[in-house]
Amino acid sequence: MDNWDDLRIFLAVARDESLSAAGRRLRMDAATVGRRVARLEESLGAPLFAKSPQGYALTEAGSRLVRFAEEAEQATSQASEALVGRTEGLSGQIRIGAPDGCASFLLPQVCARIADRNPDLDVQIVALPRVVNLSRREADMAIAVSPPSAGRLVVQKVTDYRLHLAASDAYLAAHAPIAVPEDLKGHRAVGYIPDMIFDKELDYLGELGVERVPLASNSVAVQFHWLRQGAGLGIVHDFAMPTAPGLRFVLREQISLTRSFYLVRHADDRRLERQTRFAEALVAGMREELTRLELLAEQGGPPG
Amino acid sequence: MDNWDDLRIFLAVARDESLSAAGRRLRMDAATVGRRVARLEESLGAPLFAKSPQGYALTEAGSRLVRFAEEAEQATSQASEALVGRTEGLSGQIRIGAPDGCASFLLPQVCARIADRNPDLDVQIVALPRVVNLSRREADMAIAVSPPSAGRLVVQKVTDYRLHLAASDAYLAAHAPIAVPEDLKGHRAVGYIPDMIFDKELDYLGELGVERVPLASNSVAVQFHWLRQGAGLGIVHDFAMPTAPGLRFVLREQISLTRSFYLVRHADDRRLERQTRFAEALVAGMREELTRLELLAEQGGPPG
DNA sequence: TGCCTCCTTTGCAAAAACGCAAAACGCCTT
DNA sequence: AAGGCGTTTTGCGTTTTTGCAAAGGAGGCA
Repeated sequence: MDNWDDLRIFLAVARDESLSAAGRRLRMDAATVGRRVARLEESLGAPLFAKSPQGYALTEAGSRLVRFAEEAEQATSQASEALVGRTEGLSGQIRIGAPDGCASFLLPQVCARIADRNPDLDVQIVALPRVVNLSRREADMAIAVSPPSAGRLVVQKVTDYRLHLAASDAYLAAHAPIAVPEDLKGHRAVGYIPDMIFDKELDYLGELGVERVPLASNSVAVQFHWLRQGAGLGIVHDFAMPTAPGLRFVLREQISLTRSFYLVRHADDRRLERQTRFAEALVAGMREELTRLELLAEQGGPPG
Repeated sequence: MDNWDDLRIFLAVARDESLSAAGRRLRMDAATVGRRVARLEESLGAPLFAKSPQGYALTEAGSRLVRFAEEAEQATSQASEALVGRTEGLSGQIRIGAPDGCASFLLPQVCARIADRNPDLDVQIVALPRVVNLSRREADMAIAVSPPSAGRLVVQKVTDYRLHLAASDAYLAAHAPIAVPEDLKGHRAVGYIPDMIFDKELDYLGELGVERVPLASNSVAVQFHWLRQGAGLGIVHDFAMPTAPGLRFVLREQISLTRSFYLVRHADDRRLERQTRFAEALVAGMREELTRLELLAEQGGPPG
């Protein structure tokens, strides 16, 4: 086996019985999936699937392989968990600063799980509508949407996340259907207060060319509740969608934004074993939770 | 875990405690190995090794990971074996045609193992100094060094193999040391009979610019025994080297050839389940054996 | 029959990964 | 104390891989 990763692709195709379905799940092009399967077959010297325009069906050789691919899958997923669980025995207090979207929809679950495993640990989340000042020790570490350039700081990228336009079912039912970006004209926008945007990465509506924001707040949570109540249209973090069953994506295919979270710490704090271990668990936990939520969001709403 | 294959690289580095050593074992550049490890660390969000100019040492997080990487390794290696072992219950007779180098040094072990697992199966190896004529049913399937272009045949690449100059210890001791290609002048060449070369891929010496071949045979085995007895210098399949402890590579770094084996069958025979299963086992077995022998050959001889 | 949809496959251009070579670094020996 | 040897790291050109778009088929339905 020259490339273990081909086994991962194989398993997805075996389960979906189709290149295109497996591609969607793996977030890869179907052509790539097909080529990876072909490479594995060549490497193994045996046909794994019976190919047809209706899909991929396992051959006898292929079905023999599934069991071992599943064992490998279990090993790799346990590998990730082995690092997530690295916090046992932490104690004391740790304070995290974060923008309020992250603080509201992501950190609570993640920190709760870490706290569950560490009864003597106190976790504090500081949600702030501005960049946290680590030098003044407003927090032990911070989540940011742009990597800071100045200061003796160490930055680690946590993960990408996606944002889309959304509105409530009720709002959408009360207005003409929105099929193309031009249909947005005349709708009421919900967003940030333009002159209180503390990081250019947050200027979502500006990037989309929206000029007026009739309903504005410096808090993502407030915007979110406006949308939920059917007050208008606005940008929502994908990972927040599962919280609000009544929300639907709008023009999801045409309008899509991607941003990133970064974990920022003092350079000096790198030696603090306790903080390092907490940071690792936080990063792993945030990635896991975000993947879970975005998948939920994607499946939850009908294609908008 | 975005890419299972990074776990394979991780395991090699963990075992060798060095990028360069792992790179040699994996047949990859050390820089690539380092980058793959870095990617895995980023993906997991935790440092796996303590890096120093003396090598890579596992961190606590890294050593936690080893166990799961080993489980994945076991799963993948069993996956390969699951296909190799696919022949149980074969019976009857199967005849394979092959060029005599392959027939002598590779097929015997491979076919013996298959026969071991199939008491009712008779395997016949036809070693021929020419292309096997499958249309006339001289054999059920054949190994070739070039893919045939004509005929209703189905071709499958089996594997690459390497060839190098070699001579016996005794011969080398009796002559001036050979350090550069020019030193070859005046040495006695052992090779094919020029006008009996049945496939241009076999014209090794022609490719190297050798004009006279004082000791020539149409049989690789005969050439091999000449070399073994110290009769001169000639091209030897790497996979034949472990058979002759007295042989040494000459100018291995400077002069190196690569060829490929192909498995050829009748298009009509693809439906014969028995032959297909045998072919799969043959391909897998040849690859496994060749890898084993070339690794032995590489480690056996001192660098030439 | 003819159209429509969903799938795979192929060609091509962009992006990522790779190997090579040089640089940088620490240890060991002379 | 200085130079040699092994290592990792970095920059660069090349190869490989990937995604996209179009083409090619096979079934379903009017």
